[in-house]
Amino acid sequence: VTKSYQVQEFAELAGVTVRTLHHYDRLALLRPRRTDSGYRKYGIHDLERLEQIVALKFLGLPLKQIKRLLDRDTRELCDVLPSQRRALEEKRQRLDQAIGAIRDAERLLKPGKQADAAVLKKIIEVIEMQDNVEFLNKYYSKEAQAKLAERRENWTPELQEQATAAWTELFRDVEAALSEDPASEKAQALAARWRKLVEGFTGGDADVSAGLKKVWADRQQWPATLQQQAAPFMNQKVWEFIGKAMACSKA
Amino acid sequence: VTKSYQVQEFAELAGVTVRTLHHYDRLALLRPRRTDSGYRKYGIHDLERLEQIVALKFLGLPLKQIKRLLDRDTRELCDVLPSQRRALEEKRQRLDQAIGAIRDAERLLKPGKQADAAVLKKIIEVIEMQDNVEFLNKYYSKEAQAKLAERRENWTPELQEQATAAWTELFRDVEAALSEDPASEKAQALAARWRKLVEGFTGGDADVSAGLKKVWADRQQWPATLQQQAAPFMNQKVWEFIGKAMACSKA
DNA sequence: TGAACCCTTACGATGCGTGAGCGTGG
DNA sequence: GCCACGCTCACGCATCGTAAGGGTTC
Repeated sequence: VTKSYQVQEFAELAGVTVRTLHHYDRLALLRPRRTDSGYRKYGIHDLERLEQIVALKFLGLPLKQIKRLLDRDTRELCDVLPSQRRALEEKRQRLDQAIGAIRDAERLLKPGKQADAAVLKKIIEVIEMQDNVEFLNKYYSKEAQAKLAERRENWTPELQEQATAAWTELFRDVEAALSEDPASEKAQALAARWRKLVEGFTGGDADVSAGLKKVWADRQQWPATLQQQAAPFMNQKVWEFIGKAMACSKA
Repeated sequence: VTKSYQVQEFAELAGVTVRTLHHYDRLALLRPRRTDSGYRKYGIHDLERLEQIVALKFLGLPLKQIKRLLDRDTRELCDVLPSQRRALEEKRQRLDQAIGAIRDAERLLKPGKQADAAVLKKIIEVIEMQDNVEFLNKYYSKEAQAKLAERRENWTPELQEQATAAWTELFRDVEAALSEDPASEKAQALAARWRKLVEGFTGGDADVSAGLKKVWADRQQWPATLQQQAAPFMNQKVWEFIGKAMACSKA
């Protein structure tokens, strides 16, 4: 005596809405039998199939594909799983980024209570920063990426500000000394300061250092926003001068 | 001289499609000025606003809400952020579950190459298992949850099968001994086996043990699928008998 | 005769993609 | 007159939620 259920009953049993069952019926995804008067009659086979549908939906597959899988080839499922997993993992990454951006924004907002506009700017900054990080990661080895990520963990806005200030100052000083001899004591002092700042970023790590060189070599290919941010440090002459000074101190 | 852009130009500049700009225009989300002939003319202010829109969209906010935020109260943003973050975190959890389910299914499939139907059953099992884990977690303290999670890390289908088999056997033996004296040697031996199996689950941990008691006490409230799975172990008499035997051995 | 279900039809919401058909001149 | 762009409809997609209007009877 295979019991049969009416829609509502069946819906509760399976944990879906009646509307959903109507929908699946129309899509020919789950077609129950009918009574003479047209009422839907669901049986245990229907329950099994519905469970499969729900499971596949949980994995993020669209109903169309679920229909194909269940109607034709269940074997195809094995092929679908890996790509679906990758898709979900990508989604997860984007979600993580968004969550991270909100976290940072919240953190930056608690102390100051600076109203409206600043918040948005902060959020935009954070997102751009994430984009940049992701872009620049291409240049680093796995090890270097890991080290940089760890470093960012305890990286505060204050530290960032300090670093930017130090570089800005150094750049100004170098620009003022462009006419000096790269071998001079003054130039060597500047080169020393430069080395120190670079080391502050690399942490003396060879992997990071190698990546950084690649990053810089390919600076023409950076995205617009990054180039814009880096614009103050793009003075070609400064880089040449420091290059020469570094060469001298090595010799 | 505030330069102005045509749609396509502006779209490329901002990294969105022309269609998107049309869309935002119609929603009154971003309305550029127009030339006499009706062409859209975007300026830098529009670029700023568009960046804000894109940023908020990245956070998962719907366009309607973005419009409200940008048109009326940017301050409201501070209120929105926390709830949005929570929403995203929930989404992430569901994603993680789906990813986990696929992983498990893939793992269980590689060796056997059992075709079609079995895969689906496996996936359903895995998902139900996850649901159960999530449900049961309510009963455990944070510490116990952590310990159980760690335990599950290296929990294989084989181990699971062994455990189920051991419990099934023990249950059968107890049922066969229901007429014995709970204080008898035979009963005490059964109680000892029982304690050992329980310990195999709790790992001798007090937190886990406490949670397990709560789980069992509330067994009437378990979801249907879990009750179904646990049905073979629901024989009231067995539990009473073991309870008495345990009491004897304590005394 | 009424409560409680069931049925079908159809618009709504989300964020654009993708033409179709037609005007502008950047 | 031709090419590159621009403009405005308007349908499509995915998955149901939510009535509206009207039969059936576990």
